[in-house]
Amino acid sequence: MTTKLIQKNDLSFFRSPVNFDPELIFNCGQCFRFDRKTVDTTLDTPADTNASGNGVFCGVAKGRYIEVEKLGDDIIIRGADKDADGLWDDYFDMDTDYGAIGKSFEHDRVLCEAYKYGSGIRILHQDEFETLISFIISQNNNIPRIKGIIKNLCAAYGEPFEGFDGNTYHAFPTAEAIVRAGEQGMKELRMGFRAGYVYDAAKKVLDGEIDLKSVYGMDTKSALEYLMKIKGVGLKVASCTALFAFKKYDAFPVDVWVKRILEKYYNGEKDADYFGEYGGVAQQYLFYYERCMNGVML
DNA sequence: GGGCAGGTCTAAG
DNA sequence: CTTAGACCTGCC
Repeated sequence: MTTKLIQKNDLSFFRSPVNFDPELIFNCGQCFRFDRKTVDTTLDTPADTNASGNGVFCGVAKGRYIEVEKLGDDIIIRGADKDADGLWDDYFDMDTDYGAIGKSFEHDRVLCEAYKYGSGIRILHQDEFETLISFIISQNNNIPRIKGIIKNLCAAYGEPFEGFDGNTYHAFPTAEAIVRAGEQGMKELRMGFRAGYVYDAAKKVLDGEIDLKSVYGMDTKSALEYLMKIKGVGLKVASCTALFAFKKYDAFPVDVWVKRILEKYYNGEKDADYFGEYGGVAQQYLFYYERCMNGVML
């Protein structure tokens, strides 16, 4: 019942996957390193390439540069290695049945409505350290600036590599690279008061005081407490990290948007417990839905 | 120019 | 234990 990446004749793709919309996956606020591919209109490109440019999302994940495009019912992944060996099945969380999760929301009118809008969302299985640092940067910040800071952070301190298109891209910096750059180096990237937090996180990871891999073995409550030992990591950032990096689907990040939803539709009476085992997924649908309703799109 | 953006820390009751 | 204020920065 699960869809695996098919690789043949230099082409990698998912064959008619359900609940898979690149637009929603990359624009629902879970990751900051993917963008819609911009077609350079100043170049003399053949007319027939115009159509495809719009739905292509490109970015760096798993140490590679990939381009993701929905083509008919299929999803094409350009830049996947020949022997990816489950890498992208893992990244796109292909073993999880989002249709079944959506069904489990049927008892709740609001969730049901949100699911209708966001059913193409999947929770990406992102790198642990990258997710932690990215969401530290996200606090009291707006998405364009978050993306900008992360882009500059990678360009300055991430390992460069060549993408399949021949261009140079950068991996997310290691903890060591960030510690070497120092809090001052982070400040120069215009992180503001978050610079010290990012430094503290990198230092704790480098020193082994925080062992990110060990979080996989923890229940969600322990994971949150553990991550919150890092300065600048509160319940919201910890929940995002638990959900987007450690696949803790019951982690329920409450940001200003979700807070608004809880008050508006649930009279402020519901919490993470109510949303249950897949509350984190529910949160993503709600978050996306409410932003759509308010015309906030990227 | 004050307000705001996917929050968290700190200090004070 | 709960709750104001402050906080870097950039864009409106």
